[in-house]
Amino acid sequence: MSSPPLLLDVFRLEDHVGFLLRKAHQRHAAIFLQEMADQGLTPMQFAALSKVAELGRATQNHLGRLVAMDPATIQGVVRRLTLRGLVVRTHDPMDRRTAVLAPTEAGLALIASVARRARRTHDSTLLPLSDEEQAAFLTLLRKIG
Amino acid sequence: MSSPPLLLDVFRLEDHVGFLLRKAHQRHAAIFLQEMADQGLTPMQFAALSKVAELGRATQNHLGRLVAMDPATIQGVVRRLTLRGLVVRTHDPMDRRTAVLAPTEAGLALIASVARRARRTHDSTLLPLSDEEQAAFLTLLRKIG
DNA sequence: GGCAGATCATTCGCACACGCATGATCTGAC
DNA sequence: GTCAGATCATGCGTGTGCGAATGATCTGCC
Repeated sequence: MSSPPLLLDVFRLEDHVGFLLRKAHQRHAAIFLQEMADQGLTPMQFAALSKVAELGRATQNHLGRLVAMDPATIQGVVRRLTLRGLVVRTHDPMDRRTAVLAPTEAGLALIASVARRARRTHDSTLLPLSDEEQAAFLTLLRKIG
Repeated sequence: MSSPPLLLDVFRLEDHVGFLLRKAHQRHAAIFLQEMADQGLTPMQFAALSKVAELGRATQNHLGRLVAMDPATIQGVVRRLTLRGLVVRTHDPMDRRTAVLAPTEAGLALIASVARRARRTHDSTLLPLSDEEQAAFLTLLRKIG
């Protein structure tokens, strides 16, 4: 604890947005994974699956854009979802490049069954904030994303 | 765009904190990596290195706790820093379990040389917000991390 | 109708990220 | 002194994350 030379110089790691964002994201992920432990569903898989469920059918890269995932990333996520029988991959005869995705019955059932827990994860993450703070935080967060 | 059945039921993916946190974190990482492209320094490596530089010397797991990294995660980050000659690993004769870390001259020089760019990354990330919003956001983010 | 340029998906390589198990070492209570 | 329990670091397995390269296909313009 040497005396700080000039306050201008000191920009501590703990004050960087990046560091704080990483910690907040980390905490949310931990809460999510614990809540979904019995289903083994990750945040990414939940995002992809619930978006497919919402759309009914979608191209793989298009889905990736909607859930903010790289083509290289969505590929692995979708592969794991198909292996678990939550999503099916077909092909558009009109465009033979694409992989057309659709939720299975099991996929739809899973999303429905975890909806409440996803909500609880959201609430738990924001628990340290008052209702007004939560609303303000979400508004600001939306502007930054 | 079918008419929403009951507002109570609809909790869109785009409204989940987790999704918004991931996108914000993603955006920050992209800005950081671009800013540090010539040095090839990642946010994790920057965090670990600047903390070692601040402390002078530290145990590996202790460092990990300070920068919010798993023992398994900090291990890889430190390995890459030592391979680049930015950090040295020694052993405490008093406790032969530990790996004692310290910054090298090159490590200290690197941290000093990128300080300004780290600051710029912080500012760029928060650019969509006004000054008042930035302060409010950081305060709320600290409570959630 | 053919070709340049865009788009789709995959693969590779590297870097996190963490749970879990392990082996080495330390610590405290007895 | 010794032994149970904690702590330190590592390794494995799985799952993101993304840049870059690749091959297949489509589209628009000529």
